[in-house]
Amino acid sequence: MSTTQNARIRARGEVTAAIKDEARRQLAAEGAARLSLRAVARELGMVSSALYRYFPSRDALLTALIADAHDSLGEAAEAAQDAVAGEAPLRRWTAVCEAVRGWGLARPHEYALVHGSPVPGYTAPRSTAPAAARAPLVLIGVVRDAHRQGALVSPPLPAGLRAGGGRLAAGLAPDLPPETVVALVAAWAQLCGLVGFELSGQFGQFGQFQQVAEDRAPFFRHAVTGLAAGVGLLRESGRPAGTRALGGAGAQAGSPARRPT
Amino acid sequence: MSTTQNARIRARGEVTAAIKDEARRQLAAEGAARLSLRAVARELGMVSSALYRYFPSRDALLTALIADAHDSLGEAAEAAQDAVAGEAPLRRWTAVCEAVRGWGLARPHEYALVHGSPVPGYTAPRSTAPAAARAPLVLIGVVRDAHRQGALVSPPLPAGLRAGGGRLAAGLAPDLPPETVVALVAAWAQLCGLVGFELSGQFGQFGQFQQVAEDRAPFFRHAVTGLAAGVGLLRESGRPAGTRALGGAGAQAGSPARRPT
DNA sequence: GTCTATAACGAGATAGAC
DNA sequence: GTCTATCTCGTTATAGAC
Repeated sequence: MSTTQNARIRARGEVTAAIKDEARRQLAAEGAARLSLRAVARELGMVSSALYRYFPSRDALLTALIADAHDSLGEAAEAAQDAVAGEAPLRRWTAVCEAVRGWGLARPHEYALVHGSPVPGYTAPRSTAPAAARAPLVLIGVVRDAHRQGALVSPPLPAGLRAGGGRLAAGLAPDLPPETVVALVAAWAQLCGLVGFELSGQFGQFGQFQQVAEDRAPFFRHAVTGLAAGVGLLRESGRPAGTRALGGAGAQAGSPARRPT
Repeated sequence: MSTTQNARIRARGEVTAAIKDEARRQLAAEGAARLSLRAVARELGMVSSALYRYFPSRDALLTALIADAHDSLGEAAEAAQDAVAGEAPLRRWTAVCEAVRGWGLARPHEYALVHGSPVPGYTAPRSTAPAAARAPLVLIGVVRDAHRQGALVSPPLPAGLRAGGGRLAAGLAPDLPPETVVALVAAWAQLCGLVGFELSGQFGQFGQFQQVAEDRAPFFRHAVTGLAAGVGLLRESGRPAGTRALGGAGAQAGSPARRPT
């Protein structure tokens, strides 16, 4: 009895996985806008109506793919952070950022699915939010540790942002200063911008820089070090993250950050 | 003779413009991947084959739309910079960034066309590069002025990036230090990340912050002030841009920036 | 109950003959 | 330019196999 139950469940899981795999293949070939239930079924040797036992609609399949992608990205970020768990926050920060980049480079179409332009006629349901927050939460965790160690500079928020920033922090990381949480959200968006730029080949529009893959990795590392400076992450030495690196450097917080020297 | 010539030319221009307008409308409704010459023709009361006298292919139409979008974005950036031409570099920086954001919010589908995920099966020809560089060049100009005024901190490049950074700077802005040019390219990508995040509603996945439009404008301003700090733009006072703002703050360049205090 | 297959719908794209 | 015959699509109803 329960054995046939289990067999059924396992079979169902396998078919579901096969459907998603094939859908991902089509995603790469045609793009999310052209994902077609019929084509997936055809390629799998099934008939289109049979798919409806597994996904109630095309949009539901898309939603499942998006959730999977978010989870996979989150896992990659978590694994990267775990691999360097003992090291200094700044080192962990860059490791996680590079994991995000690496994940995107390895699966550009899934990255486009979650961080690219929205699919016309489709809006992701609220339920994908937790999975979507997984990767950024890893970065928040890194910064939280830095905050506990006192290795965090927290420049104040401008007046117009105090209320909103407070609300944001209350919902996302109540134990961190609102200004840090705001900076983190900005840094996450900026990180996605860096990765997205590389994936869509936009660096190609700026001189010879582009093609040379050897330049892009150090460029990215340099840039995310700047991002770390943007959230106030200090280097191990206690000096700001950007000190001998990119740009976030060059700014010393007015009063609260005056402590190194 | 020449009058009929002119009339012909004018008519051709008008039809071309009408085609592009209709195509833009479809872009908004269906997305770039589904742009269809036939549908454009139908909506215009023409027959599809007639369109081929104006655009040799769907891809050519797409290319024209992309070029137009880049030009329009570039114009918006230039206008914003001209409107505050006399003011301090940091003020101009934020004005241009906000113009980019405003343009994207006003025409999200065209923004997706130029900065969103690539359209499957289509690659933009090399010829769109100059138009694409137009908006970022405005930011480069702002930073160039700051550099001339000595209001620029230039943190050094890490070893692995010196060669590539030098090549990049040579092609893009030979009169600026390579480290600044590298930081500028990173800042442009990050700016696109911020705008893209807002356009695709991803802020919605971080607590209540999202919907409240009143929060997003100051958030953006705050974030781009941090970006300015990232490229080493100083405030008018001579202190770093991020001083009482975002996060780029909190970092004082090791040696070359030690001048304020 | 769980699944697959057949057939059909309305809408749209596409190809080719005229 | 027009018309038509032939695709594809998402989705549903229905019938039958396990």
